[in-house]
Amino acid sequence: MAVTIKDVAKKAGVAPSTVTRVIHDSSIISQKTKDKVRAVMEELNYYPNLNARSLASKKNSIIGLVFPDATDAFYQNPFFPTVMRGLNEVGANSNYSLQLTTGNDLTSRLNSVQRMIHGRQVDGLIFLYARKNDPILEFVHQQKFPLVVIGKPAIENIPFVNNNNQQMAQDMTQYLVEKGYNKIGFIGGDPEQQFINDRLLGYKEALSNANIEFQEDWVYNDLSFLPEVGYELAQHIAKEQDFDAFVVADQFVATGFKEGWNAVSETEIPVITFHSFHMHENANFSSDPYVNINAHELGKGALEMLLEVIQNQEEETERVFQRYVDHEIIG
Amino acid sequence: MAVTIKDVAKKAGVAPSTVTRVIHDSSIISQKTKDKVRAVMEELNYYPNLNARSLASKKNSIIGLVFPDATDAFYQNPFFPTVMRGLNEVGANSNYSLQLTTGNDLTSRLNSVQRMIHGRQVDGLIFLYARKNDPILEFVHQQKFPLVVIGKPAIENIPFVNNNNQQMAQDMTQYLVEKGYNKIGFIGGDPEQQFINDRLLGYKEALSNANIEFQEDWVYNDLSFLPEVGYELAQHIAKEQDFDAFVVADQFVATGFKEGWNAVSETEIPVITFHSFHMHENANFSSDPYVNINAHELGKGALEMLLEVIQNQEEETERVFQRYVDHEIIG
DNA sequence: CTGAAAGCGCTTACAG
DNA sequence: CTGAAAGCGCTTACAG
Repeated sequence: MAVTIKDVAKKAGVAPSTVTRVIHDSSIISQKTKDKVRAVMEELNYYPNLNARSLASKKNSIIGLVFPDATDAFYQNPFFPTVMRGLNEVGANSNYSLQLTTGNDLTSRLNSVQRMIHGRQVDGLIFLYARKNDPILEFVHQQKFPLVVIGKPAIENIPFVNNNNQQMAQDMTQYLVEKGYNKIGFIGGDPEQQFINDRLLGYKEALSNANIEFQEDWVYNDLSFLPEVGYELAQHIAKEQDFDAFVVADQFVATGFKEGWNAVSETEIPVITFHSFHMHENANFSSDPYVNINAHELGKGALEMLLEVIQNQEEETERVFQRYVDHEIIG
Repeated sequence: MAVTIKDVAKKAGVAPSTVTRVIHDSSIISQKTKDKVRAVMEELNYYPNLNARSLASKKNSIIGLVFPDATDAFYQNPFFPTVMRGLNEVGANSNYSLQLTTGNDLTSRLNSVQRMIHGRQVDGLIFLYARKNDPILEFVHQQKFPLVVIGKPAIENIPFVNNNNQQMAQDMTQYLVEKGYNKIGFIGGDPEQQFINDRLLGYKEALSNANIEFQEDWVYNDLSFLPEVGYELAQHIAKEQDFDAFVVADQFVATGFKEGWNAVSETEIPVITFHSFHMHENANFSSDPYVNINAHELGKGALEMLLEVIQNQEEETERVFQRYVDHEIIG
């Protein structure tokens, strides 16, 4: 059998409650006792049983991660590993573990989240996506369970960490305008995703500011986030339209778009896009400008915020949690 | 307070132990009692406290996932989201949760794994990578803790699910040989990763079978798995060498390689590579042949195997667990 | 500064 | 087929 707190207590000649206090480095325990107990813990190779701890203390030090539908092409985006690295970093430093919600469809994902909450498995949840109608988000919110959304939640007063997608797209579009381009197209994505709509808004705003008359057919939306989608679209557009440049809302689509364009056209097409990671650190590799969406910071910030939300909940103070991470155009 | 098993028992007029048995659908309980208890559970909105369950039963229904170092470029590979989907699918169907090991460097990753094992947080571990010297793998193995490696473990007698990388590379190289190419280069990666070495072996084997004399300087190894690395390398090679074709061991490197080559050379270079997902479902998009490494099946198979390993451990029978997933060249 | 006791919410033999 | 009792390994008031 594994070594328990009782074994340590007996060998150290103290009470189990004293051992607990030493483990948590309680300030009321004498240094002498601490040293003695710690020596015994080391000697017996003691590790606390986390299930017992959670049961007794009603805290888990585990955070649940809610992913989008696995069928969603968005899931394939390199955005995710980078976000995870950010979450990971904070988790390791604060001794929180990360647990995944499982399930490929809405029903099983909701089940998984309910299990986590009702089963007292996690202390809080982070949503790695934001979409318009999300029964899972609604459920968690209605339970008043601590959560943070990465992205822009469709419900008011929910803590979130996000890019300022509208401002980003506006800056990017303006960047193209300043380069002298006039007829600038917008390649979107899944309009259920909030960030797509925000980027579209920013794009329109920039055109308006530049006194360029926006036209509905400059926007290509309702697309999957896949390179081949961009590829086909580009071939289509290149032959029939006379755009000067494009704002492309997704990195993968942009990759395909460039390739598709080059396959049928002699002239290069200027494109600006959003990157979730530095695929192109080598300046020679791709000269297109982009904005880094700073997925690492989103992950890091989300978990940091959630830990505050959890603490805040205990203190029952009223605070609003929301944060936009900085961005910058890499030209 | 949350509803407990006692509340349900009282309201249903049975003992708590009976409620437990109903929850686990024990065959010795009468249908009548089951119906009654279930109705009460529904009425009171009862959910079992998973911490209490784990403490009492010594089972968690949680599997730990061990990731490579976050600094590793490999981590950025779309391989991971796809593996996760596979794991996820099995997890959802079998009511197992997935927990991540946190930490960016070796020390904190090892800490995280020790915490999971000693803290009784997980029933088993899946390693999402395989490298030559891995203190974490050594630790877990030495603890005789249930585990499965995705890839080829450097230690004998460890359960694993893997691609047959050597055979794959051999088939791929042979494919190029049959197309009439003779001077075939090999673009590798991190030689600490087992799969790189296996792919190199298969490549050499195919050349040998085709009576093509292999030369050391046909191999470019010790590279990061990044597009820009492929890009630079291609520019370098295209100007100085006269290869007919290449086997490229990584999808990202291959992407950069093609682009880099096209940037300085008039002639296309035939390349065959490994894909972790269908980035190019559209046949027009990229015509290069590839082998799908079937990351989804690797994830699925790994968790299925681990569940068997855990069960097998309880039964204390001796079994060897290892499996290669199928592969196929998409021409 | 430390200890004895009760309790967290389940499960598991044991008994009938 | 069902129940009473003990126990899983911690933590938390309470008392001193």
